Amino acid sequence: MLKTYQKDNHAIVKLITFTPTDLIFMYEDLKYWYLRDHKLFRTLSYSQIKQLCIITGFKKAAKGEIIYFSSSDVPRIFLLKKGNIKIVAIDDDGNETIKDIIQKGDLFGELTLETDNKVEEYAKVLSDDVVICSFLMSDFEDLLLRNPTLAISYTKFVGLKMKRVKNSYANLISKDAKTRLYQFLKDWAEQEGVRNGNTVAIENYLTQNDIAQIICTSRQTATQLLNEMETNQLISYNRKEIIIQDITKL
Amino acid sequence: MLKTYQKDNHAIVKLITFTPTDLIFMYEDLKYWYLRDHKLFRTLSYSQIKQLCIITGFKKAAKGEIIYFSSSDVPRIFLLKKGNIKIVAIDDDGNETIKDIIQKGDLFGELTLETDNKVEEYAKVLSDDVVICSFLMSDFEDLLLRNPTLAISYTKFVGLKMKRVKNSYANLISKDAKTRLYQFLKDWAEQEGVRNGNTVAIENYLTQNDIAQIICTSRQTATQLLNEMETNQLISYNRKEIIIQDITKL
DNA sequence: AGCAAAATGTCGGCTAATTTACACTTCGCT
DNA sequence: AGCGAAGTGTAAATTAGCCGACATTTTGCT
Repeated sequence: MLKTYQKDNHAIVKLITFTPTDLIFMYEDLKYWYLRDHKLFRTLSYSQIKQLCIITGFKKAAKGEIIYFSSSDVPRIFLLKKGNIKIVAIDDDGNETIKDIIQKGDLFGELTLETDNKVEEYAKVLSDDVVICSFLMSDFEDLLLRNPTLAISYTKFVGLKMKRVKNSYANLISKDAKTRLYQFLKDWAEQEGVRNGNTVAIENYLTQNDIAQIICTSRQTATQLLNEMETNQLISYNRKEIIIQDITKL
Repeated sequence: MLKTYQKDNHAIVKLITFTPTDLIFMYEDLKYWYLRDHKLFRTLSYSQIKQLCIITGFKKAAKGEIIYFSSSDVPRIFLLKKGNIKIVAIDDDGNETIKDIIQKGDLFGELTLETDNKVEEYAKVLSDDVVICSFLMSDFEDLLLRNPTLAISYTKFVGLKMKRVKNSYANLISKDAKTRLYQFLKDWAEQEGVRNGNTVAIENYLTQNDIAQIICTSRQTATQLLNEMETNQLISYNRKEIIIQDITKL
């Protein structure tokens, strides 16, 4: 059911992006399924989701596009339904730092339900095309008030997110660049890789510079390490795909 | 009102610790005020807190004591009412790493409401004496279900915690050891310092090794930097107290 | 097809900070 | 009061990995 919808939608995206015509595709049912599919909203009944749908909007974007979200108007919570984006913050000195990589099914934006607009962040689309749902934070908060079970799920979700953040940072700090790269590849493979025995293939939508930023090292070091891994037959790397020969060897 | 309770309690702690006699002090009213004082529980009515009190227990401990909490039995959430503790994790290689410094009023333990007992963590008491409240995670979850407002507050609380974690880690990664130390001292001063004009006095319950671990550097480097600051008249340091001469100069 | 821009590859010099090693000081305890 | 342990001070050797400075390759675009 969902699959059909996504396929239809996908086909259309190629033709039309970001015109008022977009609105045509925002019929209730489609929105219903987009939310229904997310594990956070599985506890809600059809009517409850319908209710949430009223406050839902969604957006499509193509590779390389930049989406400002922390800025300006009313605070929102976003749900990435398809594709990959990176959250980038502008440093005081003007240089980019990757704050987060958001994958299909992830929520992002002001997850804390707390408005604070001092951070200058934006999202950049990494994959070929993305679909993003959004709803007003205040409306979402209302929904949580009326659905305590959802509130608990959401709390657990935020908690889980925190645990991940802590873990990855702990890695960054105590391990050296090589270990960090290995760990990153393992995580990435686990989350998105297609496994075949002990061989894992990952669709590579990141540049070496992106990878370097994620594991907090210089581009040059990342390049060196990746090449070293390739000569050691641990991975085979190109711009489209990374194949980990034996995930257990990492 | 609260103050009186705390004073009474404090006086007794010195005499008796960790005997069954402890139970004598766990009368409802005391527990009520301990919880009432926490901002998270301010939204609850007296009767609601009374209800939570049934599931509350509390514990006292003295400096240097080690409290295991992630281990063994039923998952709990803890609230530090008085004093300071550090959360320490044992690395694979057997060496300690400080995960967190918990201060008066902070919650700790499995904040994610999710049980995962694989992590080997314990708490070590830093200040002269501490008072810790705890309740069963499952009971707390029930309470959240019945009080959506509390659930939202709690989510915001966890979110705020995450934001702090992210910020401090961002510092650790992008700045050098000196900047990290300065930032740490600023934060510490803000949270616990006693300000007098631009001079701030902090009660120093940390060893230089602790500080080193927090700002993720070696003990030697931390020592050097602290001494350098002292010769530069930025701070005056001893084992009991740190005085920042001019907080605006850091 | 052809050009500019982005991404990747490679090389030393440089520096902050870890490591190792040891002396000294303070604390807690009997 | 006196001993061992914990905490602090200092200095030299070593190193991971950042940075600048290129060359080369690949991509996207018209």
